[in-house]
Amino acid sequence: MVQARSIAKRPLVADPNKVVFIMGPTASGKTDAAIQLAQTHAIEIINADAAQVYQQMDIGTAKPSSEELTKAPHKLIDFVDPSASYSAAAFRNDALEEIKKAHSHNKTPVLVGGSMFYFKALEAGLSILPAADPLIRHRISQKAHEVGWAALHQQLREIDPETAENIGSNDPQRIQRALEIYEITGNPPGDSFRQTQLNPMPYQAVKIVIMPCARAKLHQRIEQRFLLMLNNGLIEEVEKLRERCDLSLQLPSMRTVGYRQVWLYLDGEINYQQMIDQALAATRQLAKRQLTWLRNQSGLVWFVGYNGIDMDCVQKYFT
RNA sequence: GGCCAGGUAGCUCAGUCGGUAGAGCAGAGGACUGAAAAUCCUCGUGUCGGCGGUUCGAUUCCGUCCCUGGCCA
Repeated sequence: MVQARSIAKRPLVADPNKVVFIMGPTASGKTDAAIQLAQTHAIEIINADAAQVYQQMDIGTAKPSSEELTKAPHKLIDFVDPSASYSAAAFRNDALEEIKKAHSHNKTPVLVGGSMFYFKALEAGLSILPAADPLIRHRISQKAHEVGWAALHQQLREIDPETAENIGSNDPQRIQRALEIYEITGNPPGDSFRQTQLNPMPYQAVKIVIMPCARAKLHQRIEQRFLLMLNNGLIEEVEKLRERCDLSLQLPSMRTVGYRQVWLYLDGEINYQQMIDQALAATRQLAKRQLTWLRNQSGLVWFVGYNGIDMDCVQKYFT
């Protein structure tokens, strides 16, 4: 046992111009790694996971336990009602604020999570675009219901051929978003992309990626973890959410991996075994998409291992 | 033991009036500008259960054997 480190916590990276990203696919052990780091270093953990922002969704999002949160407090966790929807842009703003606060307290901000789009929005920035408008989205969805998304894609093609070219004719979310921007600004969405500069964060990112050596190992961890979630009362958690009566599968919160499948099970759409199989498949697919993002990252450090992150290796890297 | 229905891709199945086969799911790769744990795109050679027979040619027809269901003894 090494005792020296616990005498005085020091910043993970002693540099106010830097932030640390701990990234990795779901179930790779990011949370454990962050909590472990917090024991020996003066860091501020900031959640970068799109599902863990929601309240009343603890088991299925694999939030740290309340004991762990006491030991290692997290920012931007457990603060959005599941009936609301959060966004990458909101995350960017919130995270920038938390980063500033952490630096002012002489702590190193450590962003931990698996939402790669959130990391990208924070690091590279977003164009200046109008926020989502539920009314407009509703109207566009209605229209799509009548004429089909392909017709709306064609409409977009007439407004903004370039943007339409980059969106599949069968991609409802992006077609809707593009038309939404057009309705609000009155201009082709492409104009906004071209006319506004991206606003990257004013810090250098030190990236740590956690990934088990073999994909099969990750799949194994995913299965173990989901079965544990069921044991820990995931079904009951979803039942409570359903009792509120103001939630539905249309909401981003209820479409998250695990919750969606349990919801379908409680609806009687699928049986128990199907629920498990589908939840596991959805989780594996999520991990695969996360890995696609991670492969495209540059200048980062991989810490692979059968037991998740190799803490000695991390500590060595930063000292 | 008898009768019936099946045995085709990792799984569930479709199909070939005889010219060696294709969907869904799973899986893999990719995209990603306010839903991102979301949304979308691309990728399908497998002794068509085994062995014989008929045929120029059999996964397809015939025989036989094996296996799995169901019914009857």
